[in-house]
Amino acid sequence: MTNRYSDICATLIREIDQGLFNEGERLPTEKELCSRFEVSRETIRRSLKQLIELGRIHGIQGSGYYVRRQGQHMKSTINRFSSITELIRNANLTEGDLEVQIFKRKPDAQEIQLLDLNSQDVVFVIDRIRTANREPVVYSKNILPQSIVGADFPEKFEPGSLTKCLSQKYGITIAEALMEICAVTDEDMLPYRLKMSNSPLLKFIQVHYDAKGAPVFLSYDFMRNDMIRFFVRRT
Amino acid sequence: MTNRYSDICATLIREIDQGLFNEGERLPTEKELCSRFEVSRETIRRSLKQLIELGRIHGIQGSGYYVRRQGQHMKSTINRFSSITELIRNANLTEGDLEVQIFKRKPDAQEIQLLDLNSQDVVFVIDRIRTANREPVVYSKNILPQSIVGADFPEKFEPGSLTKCLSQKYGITIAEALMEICAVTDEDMLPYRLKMSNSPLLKFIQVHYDAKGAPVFLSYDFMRNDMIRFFVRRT
DNA sequence: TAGTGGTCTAGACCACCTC
DNA sequence: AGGTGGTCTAGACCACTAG
Repeated sequence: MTNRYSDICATLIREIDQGLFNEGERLPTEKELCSRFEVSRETIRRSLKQLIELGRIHGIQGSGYYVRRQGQHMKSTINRFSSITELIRNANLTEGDLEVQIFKRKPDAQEIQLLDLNSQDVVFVIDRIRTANREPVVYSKNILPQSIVGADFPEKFEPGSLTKCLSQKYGITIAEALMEICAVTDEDMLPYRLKMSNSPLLKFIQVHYDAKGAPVFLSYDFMRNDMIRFFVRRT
Repeated sequence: MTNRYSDICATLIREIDQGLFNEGERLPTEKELCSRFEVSRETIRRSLKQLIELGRIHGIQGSGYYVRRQGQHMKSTINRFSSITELIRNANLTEGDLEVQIFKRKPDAQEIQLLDLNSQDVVFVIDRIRTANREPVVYSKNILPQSIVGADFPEKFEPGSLTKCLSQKYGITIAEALMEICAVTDEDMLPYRLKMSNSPLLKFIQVHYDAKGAPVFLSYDFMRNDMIRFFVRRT
C-alpha cells in the first residue's frame, strides 16, 4: 500500500483473521489505536472506515468498534471486483481454460452502446470455457475493442484472467464494473459441454471501466450455480 | 440529514440530476465548493467521497472530479439496500400484494443458523405474492422471529414493505443485508400463479441485519426476471 | 459522569495533471 | 510553475453509551 491508513487496515484484517480479535468482540478504542500506530485520530478513522466498508467490523457511537460475524458468505461477496479466475480460486477450486478462441468482428448494437464505440470500430472476441477442478463451470465471452489493445492482441493474450493481462501488458487497470444478473432462458449458443452439466445457470453481463470511468471491455459469463455461490452485500 | 456533508452531497446530486453539471463535465474544485458551502475542505471531501461511493462522480488526482455517465443501469443497482416494494417502484411499476398469509412455526436448521436462534424459538412466516401493475412478479417468504416483534405481530403487520413496518412500529432499522443469488431449479412449492408466467426466475436469499450487525429477519424471493432487471456495481 | 465514537475545522506537505 | 486532489495532523465540540 502507498498510504498509512490502508497499511493499518491491512494489519487489522490480518489480526482479525489470526484470531487476535474474536467475532463480536470490541476492538481497541480509536485513541488506543492512535498511540499503537503512532498516527492521528483521523488516520485511524480512515482505516476503520475501510474496515467497515469491507464488512469486517461495525461501529457503535459511544461504545466502540466490533468485529462482525463472518459466515463463509461475507468473505466472498461480489461487491468487490474480481475476475472469474479469482471467483473460482475463492471457492477453493483449481481454475483452467478450455477451447480458447480469439477472433475479430464488428461490434453489435449493444456493444457499440455499452463500450461507447463507433460502428466502424473492430472488436476482439475471446471465447472460452473455464473449468474448476477440470469441470466446465463457465462459458465466457469477452468483447475487447481493438482500439484499446492494438491489432497484435492475439499474440499478447495468454490464458487466465483478462484483467490481469490488461494490467500487466497494457498498464490498464479495471477500477469498477457494472454487472447485470439474469436468469438464463434457453440459449442455443451455449456450448455442448456446459449444457450437458444440466445444472442451473446464471448469466452475468458486465461492463468493465478504468479509473477514469471509461469502458474497457464487456463480458458475458454463463455460470453454473452448483459449484460456486454468489453473494451481494447491500448497505 | 443530520450532518453537513450529507446535506451537501444531496444538494450536489440534485444539481447533477437537474443538469447543472453535465455528464463527463468537471465539478467545481474542492476549494470553490468550500467557499460556496462555507465549510472546511475535509467536509467537502466527505461529501465528494459519498458521491463517489454512490457512483455519481469519480476523482482524478491533479485534475478534478467528473460527473459519471449514468446508463439507466447505474441508477438502480442492488448495492444499496432496498425493499421489494422499492425495487418495483424503481422500475416505474405499481406495487401490490396478493394472497398474504401469516402463520407461526418452528424454524428449520438454516433459519436457526442464519438468524442465530435456538431450536425452541418460534418464527412468523409471511407468505405472499407481490405484483407489479397487477401482474405477479415475486413470490416472497419472510421469516421473522417472534422474539423480535412479539406475539401480536399479525395484528400489527400491514401489506407493503416489511422493512418499513419494522421501522415504523418497532423502531427497528435495517442497516445491511447479505443476499445470495441463485438460478432457480425446479421448485415445486412455487405458487401456481407465478409458475404460469413461464418466465425465467431468480431466487434471492437475504439475511437482514440491524445497525449492530444482529440478524433481524430472513427473506426468500422468487423473482420474475422479465419485468425487473438487476444490476450490481463492483469496485 | 466519564468514555467513546461522529462531525468539523485550519493548516500542512506531497503527488499528480496541465499548461 | 501553478493548480488540483490525496494524505496527514492537532485540536475542538457534540451525541451517544455505559456504569
